[in-house]
Amino acid sequence: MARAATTADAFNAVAEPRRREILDALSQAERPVNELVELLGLAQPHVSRHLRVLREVGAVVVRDKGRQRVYRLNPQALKPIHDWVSSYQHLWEERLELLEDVLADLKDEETHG
Amino acid sequence: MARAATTADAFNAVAEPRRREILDALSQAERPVNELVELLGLAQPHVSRHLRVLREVGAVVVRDKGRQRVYRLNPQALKPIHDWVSSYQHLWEERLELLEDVLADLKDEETHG
DNA sequence: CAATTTCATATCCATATCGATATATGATTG
DNA sequence: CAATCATATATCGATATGGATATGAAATTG
Repeated sequence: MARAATTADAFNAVAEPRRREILDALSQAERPVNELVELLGLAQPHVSRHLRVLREVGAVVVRDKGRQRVYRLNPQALKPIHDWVSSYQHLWEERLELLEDVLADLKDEETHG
Repeated sequence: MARAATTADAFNAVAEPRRREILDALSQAERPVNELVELLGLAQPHVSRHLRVLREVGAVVVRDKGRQRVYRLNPQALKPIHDWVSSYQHLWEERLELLEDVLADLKDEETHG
């Protein structure tokens, strides 16, 4: 069996840096395809394909506007990623707190010792 | 050009569900390979390969313990993912707040109208 | 040291890209 | 309706899988 499709879920869709760039661009404003093409410096077919992947996982939605197709971010689609990775947050923060404690102790010793 | 390697970064490494399962298992305790094999129900070579990918992006670290190799989570490696996706959090929360406002208004009308 | 346990690596196969290029579709304009 | 603009889709080539199986390698045991 090969790797899972990029359209399998948001995790796979977002593994591609270009698609993260697209989402970043759309987080500021909705944009037609040609604007994304210019922003990313990619060929138009590539951008369209990336947009298709993002559409299939629900990360973006399209709207027709004359002959343009305007893409808008659907941030909810990223929530599963946030939920998953957030469950690890306390683990790295714990370690940072430990480090801070050690540093505080060292400073304390320096002052009083 | 083909797809980026799974060892390219944490985003790619974590796109695979099995590897997220491994990280989830290691978030509770460090474990030797055979324990992960049993937990995941995968063949041992597959688990070893997934562990290698996770090692290459720094998501896990290994320690020798007799003939076992004990794997431990390195949660810091997931921080870039958290940082990226967190920048979108306010966007979906805004929309939820909007929805809540609308619902509150409807309820208000129902009560006083 | 031979046997066993535990794990890593090497191959093979089928598949899903990602980028490039060519082409088709759809809307707008003259 | 023909020409043009804005996108989407089709195809090709190179590559990176992920699972299956076979084999290596290292540590422990008897």
